Amino acid sequence: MADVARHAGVSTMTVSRALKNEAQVSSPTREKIFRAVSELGYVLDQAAGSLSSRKTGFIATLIPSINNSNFSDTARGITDELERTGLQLLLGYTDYSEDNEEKLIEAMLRRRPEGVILTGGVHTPHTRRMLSSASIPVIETWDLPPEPIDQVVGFSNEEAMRLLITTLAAKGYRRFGYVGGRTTRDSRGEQRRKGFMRALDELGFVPGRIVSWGVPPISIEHGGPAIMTLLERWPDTEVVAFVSDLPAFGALMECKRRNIQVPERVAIAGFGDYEVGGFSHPRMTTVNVDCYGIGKLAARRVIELLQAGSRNRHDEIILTSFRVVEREST
Amino acid sequence: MADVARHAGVSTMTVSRALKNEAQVSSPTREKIFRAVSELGYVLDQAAGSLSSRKTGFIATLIPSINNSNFSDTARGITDELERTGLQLLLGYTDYSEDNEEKLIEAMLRRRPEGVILTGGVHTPHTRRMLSSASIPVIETWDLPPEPIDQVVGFSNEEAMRLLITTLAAKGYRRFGYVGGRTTRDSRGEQRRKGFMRALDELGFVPGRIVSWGVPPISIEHGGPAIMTLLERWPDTEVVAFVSDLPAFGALMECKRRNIQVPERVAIAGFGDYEVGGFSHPRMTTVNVDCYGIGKLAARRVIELLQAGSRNRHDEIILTSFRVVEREST
DNA sequence: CTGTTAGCGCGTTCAC
DNA sequence: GTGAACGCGCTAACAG
Repeated sequence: MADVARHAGVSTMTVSRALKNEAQVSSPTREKIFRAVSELGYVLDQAAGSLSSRKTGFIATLIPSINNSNFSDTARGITDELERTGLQLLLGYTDYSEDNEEKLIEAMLRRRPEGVILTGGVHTPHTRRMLSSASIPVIETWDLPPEPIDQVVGFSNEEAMRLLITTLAAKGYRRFGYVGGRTTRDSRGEQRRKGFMRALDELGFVPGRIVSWGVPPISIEHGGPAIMTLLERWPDTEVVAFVSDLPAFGALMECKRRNIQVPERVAIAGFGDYEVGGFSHPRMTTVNVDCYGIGKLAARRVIELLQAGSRNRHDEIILTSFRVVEREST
Repeated sequence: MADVARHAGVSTMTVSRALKNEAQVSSPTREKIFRAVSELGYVLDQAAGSLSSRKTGFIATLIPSINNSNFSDTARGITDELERTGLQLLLGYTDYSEDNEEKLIEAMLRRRPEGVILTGGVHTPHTRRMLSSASIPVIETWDLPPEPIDQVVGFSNEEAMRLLITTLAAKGYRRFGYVGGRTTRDSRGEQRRKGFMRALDELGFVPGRIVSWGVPPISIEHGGPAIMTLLERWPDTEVVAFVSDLPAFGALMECKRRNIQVPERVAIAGFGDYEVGGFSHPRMTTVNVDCYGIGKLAARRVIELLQAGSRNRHDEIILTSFRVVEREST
């Protein structure tokens, strides 16, 4: 930058000001500076700037998987919202592991992000400690944590699944099956299962008929074997709800392959409204979640908190919408 | 850090050394320091460190879309490979636009990445200029650019599509259709189309039968309308190749919906070997590309170049594999 | 509108 | 094995 200043015959401070479009710099001076900048191919060093201004312009975001379009939609929402403010997303994926999350948080905190956006409400104690001593806005998304760290942008996975089941019950279905992942790695999956069981309980239907298959996140490949196992064990099952559209789609295709009529012989419903379910044959009944909106809102909330500073700040829970999308598979 | 040093009764320099597991720090001193660190909840400030050591530990990566599992697989490969070295990925998506790419590169260069990994070989002149004056390793992936900026890790999309067509021709197919995107936004798509046309030419088949549908990247939803248009226009088409599995899947499902037999009435082939094609009914013939490997190799190459410094450096083109996966849809 | 001074929080370099 | 001085490239705060 000193080079640029010399070339333009001004001080570095003026260059700094001109480059940030900030404050008062006269047009001729500004022009000289920009000419020098492009002649020298100069690019501002934001690392140095951050050190001085104590603002890094980073927002750290952790999602379980970058390959899951639900979560990458959220990441898109965040990026799109941050774009206009010049904030830069620092993205990591935890692979559904709290320990990975902890390591990533630690690494990211070294970069001094101005805000953190997490997925879900389950974290290691050390993660919670690091986050609160960082004293920056923390937003948990995609869930309604019982003890939020700070702010929340999400919805109740339990309620969403419950709504799906009651909607299906209203169509006359009685004997429900459920397919989810085996371990406790995916807390959103657990919530959904809870919602399933609660709905059956409230409706007075027989419980059970639950198949746990594969380590979450279970994907397309797990759907086929899971539904076959379920139908073998409980042949009179009328409808099967899946923890996500992905295994539901796998199940749907396996049924077609084996000439099992969907929804006549067995109906299938997913969760998440992935693109694949909207175009499969038959089209899949599912629960639509506002993935992109979660990202947008979370990012907007961070921005607001950053602008408000510490004053005027109150914790808040922002609820995002979900709705059942009834299609041909039920 | 000064706080920590005071607590431990040593100088900041010793703290710095201990925290980086570096060099000689006696065990008792080291222990005192770590105790102070955890008591104070201290986290190293890497921005300050970067300024001093002139190493940011950032690798900038640009992919066209974060929602496309082919590219997010590449991003995973990069992250996984970088992880052990402590390098941090700075990820952006261009939305298939060279202008977005330029803006993102400019923003990322301000963070002084130590290397850049791009998708494809088409960039604006200004992008190329910025990149070469940054004098850091630049890797172009997913393509074989005629004029590489620096290093390349990719494959010929043209050859890959050509291989698919010749494989299908060997099965006896003669009347080929093709579905791709409409504009020139997606250079990999263009290469594939070129490969399609060249193959037909070499085989002496009639050309034509090409439907351009939607703005790239075309997705599942475009597949149905596109294949219907194609079959209406050229009813005797025997097989249709798609620029990607996604529209191919959409077409497959539309055919099932309309009771058009696949592959008997018309065969369908995709590109990219997305998970959805491996479990659809019928399962989809496609071209498998080593998405994850591209990321791994690109990251490894960056790491190598960083370790080698400027000496001992030679530009290189690393070819990644592809193969036709024949399944039930052809 | 522009310049000067004084750090930001580390790592480098050299001394001890 | 440890410490002191200095500087990385920029910007905040104040002065002019």
